[in-house]
Amino acid sequence: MNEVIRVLVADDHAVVRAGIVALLAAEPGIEVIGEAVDGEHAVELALSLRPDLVVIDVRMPKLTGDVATARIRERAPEVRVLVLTTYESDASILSAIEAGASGYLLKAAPAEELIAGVRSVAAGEVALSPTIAAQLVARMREPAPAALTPRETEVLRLVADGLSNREIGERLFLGESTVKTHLLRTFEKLGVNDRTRAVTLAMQRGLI
Amino acid sequence: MNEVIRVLVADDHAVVRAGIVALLAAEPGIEVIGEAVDGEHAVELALSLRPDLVVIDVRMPKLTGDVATARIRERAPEVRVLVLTTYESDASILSAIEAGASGYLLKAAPAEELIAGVRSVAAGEVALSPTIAAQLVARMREPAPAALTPRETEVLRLVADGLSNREIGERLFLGESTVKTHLLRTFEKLGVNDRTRAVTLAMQRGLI
DNA sequence: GCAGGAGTCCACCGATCGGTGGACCCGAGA
DNA sequence: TCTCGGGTCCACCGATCGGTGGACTCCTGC
Repeated sequence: MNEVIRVLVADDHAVVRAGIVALLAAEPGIEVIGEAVDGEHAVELALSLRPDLVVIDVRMPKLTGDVATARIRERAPEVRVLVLTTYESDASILSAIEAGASGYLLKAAPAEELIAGVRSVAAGEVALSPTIAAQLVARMREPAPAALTPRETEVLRLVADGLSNREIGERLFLGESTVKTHLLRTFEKLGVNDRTRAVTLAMQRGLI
Repeated sequence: MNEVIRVLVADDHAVVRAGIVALLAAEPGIEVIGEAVDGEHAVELALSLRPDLVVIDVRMPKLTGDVATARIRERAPEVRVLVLTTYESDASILSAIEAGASGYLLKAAPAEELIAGVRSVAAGEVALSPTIAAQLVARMREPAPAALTPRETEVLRLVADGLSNREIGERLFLGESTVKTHLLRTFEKLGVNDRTRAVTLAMQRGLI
């Protein structure tokens, strides 16, 4: 690898963007060729600049990191994507990887880890933060990944808003019994037995 | 103001720290004299280095930003504090300002705003992000700031964990009726009428 | 010294929820 | 073709919750 690694940095937070750029630009063999401030912008620049890799934040305006990743990989498969997240427990970890991300690091990671991650991904390898790798393995071991159906998610979101089963039924043009069925199934998937815990768990996992 | 502004940067995220440092160090008249990786470290360095101001993240290991702010202001009142947050709706905004912070900016703020904020605070002024300023005003207008008592917070946290009133009573050595009393008062303060909505609201406001 | 708020406790009732055990339709994939 | 899973619906029951209206202790502040 004697070529310079050309990197596009995408993050809506100015300070974070500056941080990634500062860390990467200081490294020999790494060059930051562009900065994007939201998801759409990231996709545009990725397609026009064709960097070796994009360092992208999961949570961004306009397009979330995982959707942006999918768009980039779809139209420019040779561009690799390294996703950054603030939270260890983010539902988008899985979806970003499914979307074709080659790495997933925590923002809390030390600078060396980020730089090593960039080099690994540019070299065609995969880069995962240890905690995220452990989480992936854990999810694989669990038989049920607790993926909620669209309807279940919809119902749970209304529960989070404090609506009763009857009110949810009215809102969704469903019978109260149907709402309860969805909810019961949701409880089962999440391994809880009351609506409140279901909501907090779903929020923590980024499900709603 | 012909002197150089001496700044201490405290953030547990390496990339964010690097970003703030990069943005500030590039400015004439601003010098970064130290970096802290957690709350305790920030207090230590603030006391030993005596910077003109500390740029500090709200959420940090060991000591949260507001507590660290209070400690610094207590033992070194001449050191000003500028707090950074990721979230607009953070309960710690108020407590940080009460603790003596001179400014409160969003990490999503453009670089110029951060730099202007640093200069303002160093000059003895106050720096607030527009959205945060608006939020403060809104809170002032509301008669009840919905501050929960320690007991109410404790009960609500257990509710969030999915415990029933009876279970919470057992856990806290209280009667079930007492738990209900606390909850009812909590509902009133938050303006809701069911436990689930109370929990989601409290989570959104950073109360639990 | 006394008001007021936090914390504790009680009884009681109607409403809602959790849980069970069904049933039917329909579309996708084996 | 037929199975399987998502989505819809129903009845029924006991458990729990929301809400009311009290009452008693502390402790802090005016």
